Amino acid sequence: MAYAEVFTALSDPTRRRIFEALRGQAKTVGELAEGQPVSRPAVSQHLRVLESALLVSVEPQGNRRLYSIKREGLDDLRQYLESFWSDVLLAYSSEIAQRMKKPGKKIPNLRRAK
Amino acid sequence: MAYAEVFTALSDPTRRRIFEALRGQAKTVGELAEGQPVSRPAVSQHLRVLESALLVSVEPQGNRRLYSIKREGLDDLRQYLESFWSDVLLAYSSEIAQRMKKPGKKIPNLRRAK
DNA sequence: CAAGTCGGTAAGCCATGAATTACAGTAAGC
DNA sequence: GCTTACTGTAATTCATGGCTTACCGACTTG
Repeated sequence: MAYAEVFTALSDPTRRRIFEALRGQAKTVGELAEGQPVSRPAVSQHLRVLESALLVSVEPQGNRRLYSIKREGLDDLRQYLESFWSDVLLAYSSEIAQRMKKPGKKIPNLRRAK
Repeated sequence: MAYAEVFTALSDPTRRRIFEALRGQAKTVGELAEGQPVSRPAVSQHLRVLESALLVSVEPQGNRRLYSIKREGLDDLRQYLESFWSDVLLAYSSEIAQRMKKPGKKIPNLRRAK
């Protein structure tokens, strides 16, 4: 269920930029805000979201706070993707098998509910 | 850049449910709407977003339209994740090396801007 | 061909959330 | 100790987007 928060967190462009700015190295809030077109408080709020999605972690260093990538959130997403992927492949191959049996099938109306 | 649209598409809970409903088999719009707490037009709108993110594809069959998972969108996301992942691991190991050199570093003020 | 099925589009409403400004608190510098 | 640097929180504004109802076109069925 954790991957849901990851999708939410990375759906925002600004948040993605902040996240990618941490890709190579840890940074402070000020450093992050400098590279962004939004105000520093905005960056702070985005960092809160990223943190709760387990995508970043903080380490207070004196006056400032050093943010860095946390692998946990991304890993949750990776796992989700893997399982989904294998399911899709499975469904795909079984559908192929189906089509082998009945090639030209007509489609009657659904007439649902009863 | 395609992964951005994937994040946007899968950030909505309803859209995730629709997407996962297709995980095992292809379905028509009516079938999809039946399993959802929202109206059928809402499902239609979500399908449009999923389609433009290359996550699903349509195949008209007579009266109705059969939606199924498209592997392209997910694959873009997978690739993005892989590259990000390796970058993070790299940065992590190089940071370790740094800390070996200067263990207890003090932090002076930034005094940014020129 | 008339009635019913299926699904996309338009218009409008409303909640969510991204941004800004203002404020407060803590650590560092002199 | 007083000022400056650094960052989080609160309050507010405003745009985005998700949902509904209404409508319309296309195909199917009898």
